[in-house]
Amino acid sequence: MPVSLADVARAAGVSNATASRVLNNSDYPVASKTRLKVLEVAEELGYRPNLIARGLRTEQTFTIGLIVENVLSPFIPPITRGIHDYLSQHDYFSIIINSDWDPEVESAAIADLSQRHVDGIIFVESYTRSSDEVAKLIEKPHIFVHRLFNSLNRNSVVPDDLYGARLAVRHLACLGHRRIAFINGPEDWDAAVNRLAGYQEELAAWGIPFDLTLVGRGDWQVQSGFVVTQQLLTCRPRPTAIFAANDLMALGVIYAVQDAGLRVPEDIAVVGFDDRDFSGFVRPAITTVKMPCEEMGRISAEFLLRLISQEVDVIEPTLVKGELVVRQSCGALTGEWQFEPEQSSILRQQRLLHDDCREPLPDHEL
Amino acid sequence: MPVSLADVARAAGVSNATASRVLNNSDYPVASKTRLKVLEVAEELGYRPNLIARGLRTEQTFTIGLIVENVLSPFIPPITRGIHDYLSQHDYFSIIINSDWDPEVESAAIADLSQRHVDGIIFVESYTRSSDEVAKLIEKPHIFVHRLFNSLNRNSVVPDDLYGARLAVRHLACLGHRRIAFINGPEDWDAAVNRLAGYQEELAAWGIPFDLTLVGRGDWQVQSGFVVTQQLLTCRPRPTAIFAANDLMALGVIYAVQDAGLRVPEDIAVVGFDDRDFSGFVRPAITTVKMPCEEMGRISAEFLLRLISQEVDVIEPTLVKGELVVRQSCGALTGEWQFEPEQSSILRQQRLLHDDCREPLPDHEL
DNA sequence: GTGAAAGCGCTAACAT
DNA sequence: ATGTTAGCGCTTTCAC
Repeated sequence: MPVSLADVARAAGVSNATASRVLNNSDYPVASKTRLKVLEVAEELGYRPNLIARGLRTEQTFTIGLIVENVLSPFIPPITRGIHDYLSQHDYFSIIINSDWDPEVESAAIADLSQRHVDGIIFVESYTRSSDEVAKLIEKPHIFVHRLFNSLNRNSVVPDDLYGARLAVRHLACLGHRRIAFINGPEDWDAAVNRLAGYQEELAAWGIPFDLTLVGRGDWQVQSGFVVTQQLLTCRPRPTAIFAANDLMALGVIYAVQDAGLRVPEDIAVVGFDDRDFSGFVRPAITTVKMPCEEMGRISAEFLLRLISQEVDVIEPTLVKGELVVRQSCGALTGEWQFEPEQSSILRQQRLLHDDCREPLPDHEL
Repeated sequence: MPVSLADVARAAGVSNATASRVLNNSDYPVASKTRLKVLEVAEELGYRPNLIARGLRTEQTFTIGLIVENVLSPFIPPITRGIHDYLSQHDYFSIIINSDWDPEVESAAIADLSQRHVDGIIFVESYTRSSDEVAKLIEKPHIFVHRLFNSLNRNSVVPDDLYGARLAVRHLACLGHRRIAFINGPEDWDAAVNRLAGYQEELAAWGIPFDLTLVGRGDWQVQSGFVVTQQLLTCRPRPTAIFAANDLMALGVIYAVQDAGLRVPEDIAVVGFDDRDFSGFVRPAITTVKMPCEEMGRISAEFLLRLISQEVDVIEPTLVKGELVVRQSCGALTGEWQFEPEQSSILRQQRLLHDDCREPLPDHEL
């Protein structure tokens, strides 16, 4: 049987109000003697406020809703992890619901969360409709994180794909490559649009002419990277490097190159995007641009709490930068390869073959 | 501004009590005419009960807590997905907390969840201490799912590792292998103990003598599979098949075999365990025993709700069977390989080289 | 078959 | 500086 505020008040010989004031650190004046007494009694009795009751009274539940596309999707766990880390520091908890791309489910989720009086909602990768449409369904504070289409709306946090693509291309250019092919994702994805832009911008910065025959399009899956690469390898002069817009396709690239009797990275350098878990232990391990999932999560949680506290009432679209993770497939490393333990960020001991270049990508800050 | 029960009652010209009875489908007698009226008005006003208020009154929040080791761990998302799927069908929601192997955090999480008056708790892969110790901290219904050590306690749901290992060995035996090596995980893990037992039992069922020199021990990581395999390859006669206790080590096995100038599966057949996402698109794709995560999740959620409704007051330890996923590394398939799209369970078109054997493993049902 | 009223545990406005 | 009291929205006895 849990001990209530009334129990504490009685045991301390004060009124509920006083006990409440003390235990909430209210700035309301309370004699330090009574304050101490209450604190002592509360401690002794092991008092823990009933958050349900408090929530009913204050209309604040310290709970937020997370509507995610599907927890099984690769970026969802790290994003939610970032969110949780921030929330737990602020005594907030979250309820997760999978929407499975279904607008009906999403609407129902919003209604359910409202019924539970969450203080706000974060939409993770959900994009069954425009954010304006979604916004109409909610009166509560909300944030969109890693929205996959039409992402540059207010209250949204997304990866800086343009910057990431520049990082990848820059790395290859630093290594001396001048014929750098690009395998992009489907054109309706924001990620594909922005990564292409980054590819082009960085090429331009190095004075490398843009060559359409070096650009292919896949569907994010391994097989598409494989197929497109077979095509690319027929180009003359042959590309010396291939940048794939995600790691899955980069793996397909590697397979196609190997099947053609060529080696990665010696004959063709490969760089991917995302930094998926497998990228560290396939052969060769994939050099890639890390998707800053945890950071996006943290940032969006931070923004949401700001919205909730009404410190601000709208968040400008926010781009989060990922960083380059250098492994084997680009050819920048020498030395014996250590398998990466899962989920560790231990840096490898290999030496970079080139001093990390400080060429292009300079003007571009965000 | 949300519409309350009182609003509905007033608009329908009845008392709060009557409205409540109707809207809760209480078996309390209400004239069907008034019932209809209330329902109609509620619909029209878009009434949605305030779950916080209801929770305060009924002491039931329809929320359960999920204390997970870390959402970034590979099995956690599918387990939570299974839990969510079951819960959402029963109008339950869940709050997730990462314990990060820290008993202090776990204790705090239990306290926090209690403060929020969750109806029950599921511990996912958390094993910072004995379940008896944990049980002492909670007065609420709780279930342990995929507990990694000392798992066979009451109220726990775990994979049937012994069965899974038998499946793997059986498959190799069916393919004609008689020198089957085994790379196990660290001996303090339940999974390692049970998989070894399964390996031995199935070997015995086929009349294959147990040979200690064919058993190695890794630490679940790729590199350990690699190193142990180098050792194993020096055995004479050489093993013709290697069963690794997880897919990560199986990958290390494949690399070591390839580095020795041998081929998988032609020279050495390999079977892993877990069915991790990468297993379908590394080369060769890994034949493995699927860890039944989603099913374990569903089952544990089902059990928890049963505990909550007091339909039962204790759950016997429950083993969940995984199934064999046949891919390339075992040599049972012929034909062109299709890369597996992520997260699809589409079956491949290859033909099995052998009719699926119905030899040993017959008596063993659970 | 229906309504009045109490009360879950808490906070906050209003006394004193 | 402290206490009294009302009430958040709901369910549930109890009375009619």
